[in-house]
Amino acid sequence: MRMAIATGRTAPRPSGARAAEWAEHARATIAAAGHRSSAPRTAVIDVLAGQRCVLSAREIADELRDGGSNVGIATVYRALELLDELELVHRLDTREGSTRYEPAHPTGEHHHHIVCDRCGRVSQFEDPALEGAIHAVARRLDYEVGGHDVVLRGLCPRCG
Amino acid sequence: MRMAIATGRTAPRPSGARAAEWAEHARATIAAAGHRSSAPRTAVIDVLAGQRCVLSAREIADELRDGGSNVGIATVYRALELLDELELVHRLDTREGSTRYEPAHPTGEHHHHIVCDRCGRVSQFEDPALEGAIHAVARRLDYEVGGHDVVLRGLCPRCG
DNA sequence: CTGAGTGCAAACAGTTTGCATTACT
DNA sequence: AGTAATGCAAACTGTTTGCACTCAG
Repeated sequence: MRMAIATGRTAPRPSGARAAEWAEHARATIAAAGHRSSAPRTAVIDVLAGQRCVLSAREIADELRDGGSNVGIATVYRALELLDELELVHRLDTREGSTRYEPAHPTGEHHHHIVCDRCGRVSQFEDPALEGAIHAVARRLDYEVGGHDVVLRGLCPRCG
Repeated sequence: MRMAIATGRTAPRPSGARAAEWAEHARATIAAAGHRSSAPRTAVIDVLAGQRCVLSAREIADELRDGGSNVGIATVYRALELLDELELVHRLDTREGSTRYEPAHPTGEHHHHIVCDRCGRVSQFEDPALEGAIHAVARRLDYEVGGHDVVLRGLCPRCG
């Protein structure tokens, strides 16, 4: 591991409304799938809802511990696994060693990431034309495409 | 870890000419950067050159061992690190736990990957329109964009 | 009351690192 | 000859798993 990476901790929090909406949706989906709504599970959802950008399992666990909850890291992983199965989160495999997660909005609306090669800072962007191009490609492949990840790499304004 | 994943072992080998060309380029670049041209290093390059698609460090080490060379896994990692620094390989962070590598052609010509969610099979595709869209996005971001990865996920023809 | 879910600690897999030895240049 | 590079093994990191205990339904 080389250096600390920005986590969204520095990014502005999402609007309370959107956060609550996703959290609610997540809880409902989990219940609908026949799973229990435990305190740790709920806590993980709330942390994810409260952050704008990608978080690692460790960061989630740390934040919970700071908040007084005593949630084991294994439980965080299990919660994230469930959220992923139900397509409630997006996973981002970073080059920094750990997988990062962020809320997946039911509308399908999403963004992509750009990572600074020097300081590891992660920013996000949206681009309809890019989405269009991806869907066009997806149509001509013989796979049944279910999702896509785009990661740009380069130097952030501060490091460039 | 869940299941074996296809590696390019099943894909046709690249044309000998292209493979040799990249291997030669890689060796030359390494020498030009002031590094020595050791047997293990050369062997790793040759294995990469001989495979069409992404390989993990372990797969490279195994192939070397099969071929009689006794190259330590650490050396493979160090060789890959060097190749990555010199932009001679592309790294692909997969969801299956290990990082995979493939030759990066000096022309800048490259492809992207689509991974089967069920069986892990990796295929590749190229798409000029997608490249165009990515470059357009890159231009409007305040990062100095140096590279990009696109990974599609879905079900392959056999699993779909 | 009963099993899904938890927490802990141990197990794992991939990757990195320290160090004595080897072998390019 | 001098030092970059290797090989081995031990250390590390992120993630998963076994198991006894807890608590939501």
